[in-house]
Amino acid sequence: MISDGTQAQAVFAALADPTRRAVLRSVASGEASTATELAAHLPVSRQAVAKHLALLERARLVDAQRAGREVRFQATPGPLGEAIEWMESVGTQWDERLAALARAIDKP
Amino acid sequence: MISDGTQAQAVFAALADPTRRAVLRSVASGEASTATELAAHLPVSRQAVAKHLALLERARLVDAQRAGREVRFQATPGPLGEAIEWMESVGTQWDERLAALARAIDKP
DNA sequence: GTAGCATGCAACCGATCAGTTGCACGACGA
DNA sequence: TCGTCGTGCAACTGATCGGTTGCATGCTAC
Repeated sequence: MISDGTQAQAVFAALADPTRRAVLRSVASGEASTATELAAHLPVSRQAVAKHLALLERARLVDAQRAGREVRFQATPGPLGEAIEWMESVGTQWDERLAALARAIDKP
Repeated sequence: MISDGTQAQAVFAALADPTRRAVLRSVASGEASTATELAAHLPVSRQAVAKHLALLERARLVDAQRAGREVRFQATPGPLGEAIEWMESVGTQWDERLAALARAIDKP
């Protein structure tokens, strides 16, 4: 295991799974926000969705809020920035398009 | 398994492993370009590096060129763009900073 | 209060993955 | 030509992961 001490690690790992990306997309678009709702839209069980949500939460890509007996999730954008910055730091060496991206991020 | 039919899948999976990111970073920076050289910089065996390179090559993040008895690798930037586009397509829903990113990508 | 619904916890299975060791093949140089 | 160095292939191990089922807990509404 080689660590470069970044949050990007967790983000890339979280985004590597298709089901998890589908979950994140649904949460981000607001079309579903509880584990049960999400499971209804996907061909996997509620527990599978719950595991994905737990992982996404550890990666700080979603945020959980208890509301009575249900738990609603919402997406949080922060960590994506760090992941993109990592790509940029690698990509700048060969791709000018990525360098332009870095500029767009650093001065919003 | 839920597929949204993108190359981003392979890119995120490739970037999820720390050792693989270290390999990609070394290749991109030009500090090493063969499996043996890379293994000398990392605390893993040559075969482990070779496997990572094979996976990175399948994700089209690196390109292999045979030169005599050795194989030199170089990074190719293309697939990172698609991965960033995916992040943007999700992120735009909650983060204006990501939307600015999308604009920067769409009209270079 | 009681039935129903959403969640949480735990155990389990099959597959994939990161990493290793060992050996065979092919190109280069003395 | 022969040793050496870089690579490729194969088998194996241990760990992690995605997914499932079963059951317990807790809020809510009637």
